[in-house]
Amino acid sequence: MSSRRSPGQRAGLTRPLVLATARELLAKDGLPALTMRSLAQRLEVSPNALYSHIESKTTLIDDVLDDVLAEVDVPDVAVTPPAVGLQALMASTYGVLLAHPDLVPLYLARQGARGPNAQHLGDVVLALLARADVDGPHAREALHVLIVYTIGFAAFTTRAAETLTDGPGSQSQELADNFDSGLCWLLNGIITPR
Amino acid sequence: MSSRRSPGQRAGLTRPLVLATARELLAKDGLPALTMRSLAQRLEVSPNALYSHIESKTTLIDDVLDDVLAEVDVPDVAVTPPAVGLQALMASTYGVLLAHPDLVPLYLARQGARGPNAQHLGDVVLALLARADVDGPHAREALHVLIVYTIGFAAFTTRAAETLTDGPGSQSQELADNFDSGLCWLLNGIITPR
DNA sequence: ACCTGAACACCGTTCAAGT
DNA sequence: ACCTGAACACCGTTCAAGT
Repeated sequence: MSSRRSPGQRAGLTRPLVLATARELLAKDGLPALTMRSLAQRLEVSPNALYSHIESKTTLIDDVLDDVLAEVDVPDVAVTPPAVGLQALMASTYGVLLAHPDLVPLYLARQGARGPNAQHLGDVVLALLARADVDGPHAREALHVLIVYTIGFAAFTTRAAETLTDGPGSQSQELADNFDSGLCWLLNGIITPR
Repeated sequence: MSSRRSPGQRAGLTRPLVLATARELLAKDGLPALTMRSLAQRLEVSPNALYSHIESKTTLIDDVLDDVLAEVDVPDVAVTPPAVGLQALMASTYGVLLAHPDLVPLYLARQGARGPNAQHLGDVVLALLARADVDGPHAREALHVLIVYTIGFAAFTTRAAETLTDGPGSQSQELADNFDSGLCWLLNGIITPR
């Protein structure tokens, strides 16, 4: 309510801090609880102070989504066989999504992320596809199918985890196996259509 | 602004009319443009009048999403071979989704609809799966995979339609074919895992 | 039962200050 | 450059009327 600072004083706010706090709030209370005002309150700052560090609420969320993708393990394009690399990359992405269940609906709505990390992951997928002689529009199509499949499956899994509320173990492992098999079918269809 | 009616007079509002107008607004200007207030204005009514016909904005959207599913062609469970019926049902659903591109992101976010039409479609899928000796948790899992796949693919297709902006013909047909092949792979994996 | 008027408790964002 | 105060133009929803 009543601020301890007068107009001139700094609050020590920083862009990474804002993003991290937004992530924290998202993980703790979900999307509806993340408002500019709640975020500002958590940082003990007035709402409009955030606009010195981010452009808008939309770009804030976009940036959070892209940030998380930095956790994905990227295979070495040069030495990894395409099919193996694609399987590993998508499986790692799937794992990262499962580690952030609260964000999955957001990825779904935006059909992926848009920032530099997402861009890089997309480039790696395209490079692996190219090494399997898949390129052009066909490759971009395959990329989008893989993205939708992975996010869609993660949405399914996290939702199942909510409803079943079982101890993390057998059932989650089973679902991950299902992800792998479905992914394998898709990759077969993508890589060997000729 | 200034209403033509005094408190006691009726506006001829009706639940189906409210839902239809919401759909209209959604199709014309998208989700952000659909507010209780814009909807009320279009119906020439004050915002709170809507609450005599709907419970909340959330249930309004849920109902709109379920309504659209009435357009899906449902195969006769008794006489249609399971694999054929599932392929036909999901393909019809896919077609309906493509006919309402503005709603696809909403289905994505909610991972399907929740009302009576969605319930019925789900029951039909489960009945077809049962006739293929798939039941129990495995069947519910398969149902969710099919839902996510179909909505996910529709999201991909509508988005591709936006970016490419090609005349509706060759390319759209190609995408529909891709949907069918992917669906076929999935059904193979679901129906013959033993 | 169905509608209006007025209000409540919020939003995201902008603009003019202050240091 | 970074922050505050105040305000703007919105939201969804509720509550007390009126007929």
